[in-house]
Amino acid sequence: MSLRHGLLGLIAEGPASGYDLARRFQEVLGAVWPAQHPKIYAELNRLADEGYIEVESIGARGRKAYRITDAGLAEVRSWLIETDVDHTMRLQTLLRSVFFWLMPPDELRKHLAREAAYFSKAADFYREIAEAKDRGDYGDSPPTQSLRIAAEAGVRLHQALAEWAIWAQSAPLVTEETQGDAHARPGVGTAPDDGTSPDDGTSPDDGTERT
Amino acid sequence: MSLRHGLLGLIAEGPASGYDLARRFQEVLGAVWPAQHPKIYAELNRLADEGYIEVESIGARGRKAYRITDAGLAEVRSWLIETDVDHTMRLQTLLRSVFFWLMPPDELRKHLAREAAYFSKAADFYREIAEAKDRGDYGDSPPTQSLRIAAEAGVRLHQALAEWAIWAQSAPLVTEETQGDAHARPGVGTAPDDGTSPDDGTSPDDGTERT
DNA sequence: TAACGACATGTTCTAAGGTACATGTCCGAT
DNA sequence: ATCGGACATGTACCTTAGAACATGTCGTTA
Repeated sequence: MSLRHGLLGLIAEGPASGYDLARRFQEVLGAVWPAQHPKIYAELNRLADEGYIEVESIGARGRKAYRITDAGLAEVRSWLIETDVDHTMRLQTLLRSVFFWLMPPDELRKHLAREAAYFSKAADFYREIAEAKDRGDYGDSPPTQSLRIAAEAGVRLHQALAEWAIWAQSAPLVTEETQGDAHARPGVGTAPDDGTSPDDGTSPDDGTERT
Repeated sequence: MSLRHGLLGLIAEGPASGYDLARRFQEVLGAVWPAQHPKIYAELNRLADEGYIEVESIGARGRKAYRITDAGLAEVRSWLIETDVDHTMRLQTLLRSVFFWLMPPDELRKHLAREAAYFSKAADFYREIAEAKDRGDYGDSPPTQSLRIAAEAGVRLHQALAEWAIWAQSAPLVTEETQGDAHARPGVGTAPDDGTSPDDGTSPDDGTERT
């Protein structure tokens, strides 16, 4: 559960209300860690109960601005420094790619073209943010510098996926003209498992896994 | 919910039991879509109730092998072809990078070094799988060809992240010698939100989102 | 002044994910 | 012969995620 630490991290930048945080969470973490406002309000109350944040002020319309406490700051820091990184990549794009063989080649071609377009556009988007930050449009406070680094990851990841989607378009699975119909009624009566593990997530395990 | 479709996709390769699927899910989808056996057995029963799969045989030790039905095949295909891709990237690595400014430079340096090592190793791992498949070690059935494409994504993504982690090590946030202490007690009394959205996930929205 | 949209905070319900617990079988090695 | 480990399937419970519902305020503009 990283919503908790995501919130603490954002509040560490300065006092904020649940409403602020919901907006900002969506803005800066939406692509990487979705959270909707009911969860945020609930978590804020829990964090306040535990003393990691405290109400700084109550404004108009019942606005409650929270401030991080020393305990809260220690908590995010310990999460960042002490706990292991969970390297699981929850990417539906990749999940789907495992089943590309179930798609007719022409559908697959269209799919990959759409994916390539999406990822290129996203890469451009992050590139612009990165450039804006390099120009100093957002100042150069530590949080901005962090965001610059995060944006760079956004650029590189989306760029990689865009290039992958383009590369994949020349794979046999895509090139084949709706062949004899190898994929019309697959796997019936046939044993699966082609021997060893194919794609994998367990093996590059260096002990640094899961929070 | 893609567990359902992940299972259907795997069963489409040929009959399999819950135990087989749990193992295989971990092997081929573990890094991209974690699922543990209780969820798998539950989902299999649901899928059987709905007629997407059926028991093919009951073997030793109560082993139930499932086979995909035509309805099941139609269901995976419609998921693959009809439904929008959810492009959310749940990457804890990225989430953490937004809060790098909260880490002391030397810890951050160590962290990035570990991350770089992990991602390089993972990239190598996928590279080996890709090469094995190119050599034909697993034959060239359509499912194997899909896995080849998935492995390519694994290589490119992990490679990109490895390079990113190395790049990040030369960022000011990391280079700075534990400076005056700008990050000792951050964001107190200061307004957050530096203006516009920084890193973002909403904007490259082309309508192709969320399943 | 009335209406609308952005601000603001919640509850409730359902589904999905994850851990722990529980049970039993078959096979090979000691 | 018995013991351990891989095979095999589940239940129970708790936490997290997500969608829908519910309510009210403040400021601007028509």
